[in-house]
Amino acid sequence: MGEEAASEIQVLDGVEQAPSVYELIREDIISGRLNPNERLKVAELAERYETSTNPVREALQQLRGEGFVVMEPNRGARVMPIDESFVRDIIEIEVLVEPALTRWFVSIANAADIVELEAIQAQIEANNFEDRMKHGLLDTKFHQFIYDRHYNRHAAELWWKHREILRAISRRFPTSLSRRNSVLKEHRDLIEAIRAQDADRAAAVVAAHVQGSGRHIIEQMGVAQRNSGNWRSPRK
Amino acid sequence: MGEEAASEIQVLDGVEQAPSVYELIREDIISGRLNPNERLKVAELAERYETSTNPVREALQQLRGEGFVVMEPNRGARVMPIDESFVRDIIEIEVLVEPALTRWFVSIANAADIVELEAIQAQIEANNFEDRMKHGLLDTKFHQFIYDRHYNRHAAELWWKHREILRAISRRFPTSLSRRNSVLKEHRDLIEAIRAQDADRAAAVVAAHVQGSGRHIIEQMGVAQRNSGNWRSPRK
DNA sequence: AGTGCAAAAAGAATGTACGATCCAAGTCGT
DNA sequence: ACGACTTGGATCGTACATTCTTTTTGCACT
Repeated sequence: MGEEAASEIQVLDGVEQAPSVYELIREDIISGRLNPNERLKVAELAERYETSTNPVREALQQLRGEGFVVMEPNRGARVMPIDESFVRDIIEIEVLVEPALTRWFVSIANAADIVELEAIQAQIEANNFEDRMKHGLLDTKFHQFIYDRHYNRHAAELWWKHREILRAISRRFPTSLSRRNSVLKEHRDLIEAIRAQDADRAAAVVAAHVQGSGRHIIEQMGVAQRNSGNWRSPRK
Repeated sequence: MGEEAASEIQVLDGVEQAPSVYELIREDIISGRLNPNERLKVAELAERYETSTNPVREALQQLRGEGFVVMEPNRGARVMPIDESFVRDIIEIEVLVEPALTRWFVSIANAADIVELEAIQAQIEANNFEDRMKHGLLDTKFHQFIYDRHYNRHAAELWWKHREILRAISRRFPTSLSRRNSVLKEHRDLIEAIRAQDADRAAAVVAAHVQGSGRHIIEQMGVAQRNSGNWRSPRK
């Protein structure tokens, strides 16, 4: 399960050069082909991506700087292990940042922007979570549309980085029915608040949206843990 | 100007191993020995730190991941250039994050903590900005004391990273008299709010503190620019 | 002689290769 | 059990090939 999707980047316009090792490893982490806490041996990766050890080492260092990889001296690298508190930490930051970004959007959004948002939301509703990959793309597009033009590039990039980490995690779990409904409702509420130029309400909706998303992920993580680990028979 | 001060780290307790190239470069960036936007040539750095190119390349990649260095493909690396909007971006994020961290501190602080904070503040006031380096250390200690025990490590580290970047910048500029007074007053206000268990007021004070610090840095950057660049005689 | 442009050369980054060390873990013998 | 030995792998140094960018050079044309 999971050797497709290398194409996403590959096929763009033909003049594209081969993705760097950095991008490849990053994609493999985010898409789950490399699992959390998995050991990352330089030699293995070099072979896997058909390159030498040097680029791999450099890619790993960069990923360490970005927080996707942890390294212990002389013990090598592994994929950032993610636990519930890690998710909670990120979410807490996003609960602060995203409403602030949203407020700015409310203040600059024009009619065309709202039409665009509604179009994306229509696609999301049409898809109705059937194609998970597609839902992910559309949902990202929805929020990115709101944050992308913000003057604070630093904040927008922080959001993007966190989003990718969360995407890497939630990809592993299903989305509960109730969560699906909440997502749709919150998106609609958000569009409404924006249309009404109500920055406070938009910020509140986004805060709830993020909070809900975090809660959902953490719940799913708990479920998965109980289903896999030492659960069924504690005395085995 | 600038071949002293490599000792800061070197001399610690004798059992310390040599700092990594990564740490050395990072320190040189933060302390201003490497200037913003300065070109970072791998060969030069390798010689400077008496090592080979490989570790330098890796260090640069990691610093890129952390945002201290920017790299363009085939064009090499340079120290992250910092302009006013960059400072503003960081400050805007901190205005969101630091009050949140402070609230938590208010909820867990005990009498001993307040005594400790007051002790640090007393040292700050005793020093009264005379030894700039010392003030920097004490001020960092003051805020770190508040944030360090927060359960959200991710947020605390984000604060720390931003703090170091701001430190790298503000090190270049003097602190105006009015700013000095504000700093002292705000610190005292903060301690008071914490003692009174008034999270809202503590958060407000911190927000103002951060905002003021950012405004001050940006003003100083503007002053420095006008004093250096094409200012005195536009027709020279 | 001065100008513009393109080929050539120089400067660096990037990638490959390989050997030398060093460290942590596991293995084996006592 | 416990300590010496073995081993996998990370880390570092070095050298060299390749590729890209920038600068210089050389030459035709005005």
